[in-house]
Amino acid sequence: MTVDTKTRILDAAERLFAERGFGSTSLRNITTAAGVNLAAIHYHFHSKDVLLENVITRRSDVVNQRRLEMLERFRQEAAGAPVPLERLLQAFLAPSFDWVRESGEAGLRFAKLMGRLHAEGGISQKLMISKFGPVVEVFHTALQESLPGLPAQELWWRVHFSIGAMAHTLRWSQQMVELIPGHAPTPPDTELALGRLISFLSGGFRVPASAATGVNS
Amino acid sequence: MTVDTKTRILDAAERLFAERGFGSTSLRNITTAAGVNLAAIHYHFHSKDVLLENVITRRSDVVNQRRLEMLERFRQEAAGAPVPLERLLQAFLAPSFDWVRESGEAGLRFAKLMGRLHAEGGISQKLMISKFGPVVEVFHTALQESLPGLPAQELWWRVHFSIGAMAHTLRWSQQMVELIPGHAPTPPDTELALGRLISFLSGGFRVPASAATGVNS
DNA sequence: GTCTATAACTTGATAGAC
DNA sequence: GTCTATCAAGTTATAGAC
Repeated sequence: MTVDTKTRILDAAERLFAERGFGSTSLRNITTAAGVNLAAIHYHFHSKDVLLENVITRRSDVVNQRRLEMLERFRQEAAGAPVPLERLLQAFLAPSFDWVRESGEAGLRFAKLMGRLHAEGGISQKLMISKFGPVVEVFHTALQESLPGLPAQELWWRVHFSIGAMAHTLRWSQQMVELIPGHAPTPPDTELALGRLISFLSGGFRVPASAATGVNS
Repeated sequence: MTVDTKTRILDAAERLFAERGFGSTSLRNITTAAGVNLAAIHYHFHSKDVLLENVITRRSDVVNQRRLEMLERFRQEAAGAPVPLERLLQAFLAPSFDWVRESGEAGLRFAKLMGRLHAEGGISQKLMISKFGPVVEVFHTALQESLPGLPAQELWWRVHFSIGAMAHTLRWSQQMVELIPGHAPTPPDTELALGRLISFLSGGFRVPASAATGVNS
């Protein structure tokens, strides 16, 4: 039950960044919430930017590795043939949703943070691109094999539409009640959300390449 | 060419909120960029929160009204029959993309701001729900008529997936270069993005209602 | 309506004792 | 590793002259 100062800081920072955003959270907010001294944050992380990077990396490394492992498993199942679209979507999306489900409160917090950081700029933006960009490229390549008719450019657009839908869903997973009028207050059901997202996106990816696409694709 | 102080403040605030986010932008940043005095901002808007509300309302009122007008026009074209899905998506999405295209720099700035505020919390969150919620409800109802097989709950999920994709696209419309490896640096083409988003989403909405949906839909 | 001046407080960061 | 003390800079907000 006793956790060290460094972890306490990471936990508190993750929660506060998720709730108020990076720019609106002060180091003093974090130290107060974590019950540690202000100087400790500088001792362990040197600066606010480095702290954010540590907050992200602690989770993104796990999620990204699971993504690649899942992709690899589906590749072996496919035995040389292209991996089916739904499998690719599952390999990319499930690790984040799963982690959110398994981790309870902490998972929901990180989901919110990821969704938020996807939309922020400055240092958050650079970190998101560097932490998730390479894995997204791997999946783009795999998608090209599974959807051979689609120009690479158009596929990139669809990948980004999907990332937007995912980020938004993670961001609001706790608060669908506020968004859906008349929605009975149910606990967040990430498994339901994941299934629906996968089937929705699969429909989008399967739409034939647009005809009037000449110039820019 | 001469604009009054109030407009100068709104313009500068819109730009800075878009670039750095609400929490990371100080009133002094705004007054410096606008070339006005710090006190002017308090005189005209009373507080930072009210300023944000004015920044949003100035644009959202226009976009939302165009959405409803376009929907009404398509309703009349349909002559009592349900409005076709692509038309509904167009009526919802085109006004924002059009406004962005027509307004050049200012349009791109506001696009970025909207995309960003969709993901933020606190006061931004409340404002987004209050400014866009009612219009989204109107479109949800129209979508139900056009997609009669879909349970209302599942349709809500899909609406939110779409809003996520839209927000993310607007947010990054200026910077696809950074996101798409090997993408030749082209000027942002919002018309192309709109067309591709509509066809992608239409595929998603047309997927039959999920089978394993019993409990929660 | 716009300015200066300033109050009252918070910010990220560091130096140095223990 | 953790503390107190403190810094210089920046923060929202207001009072009052013009």
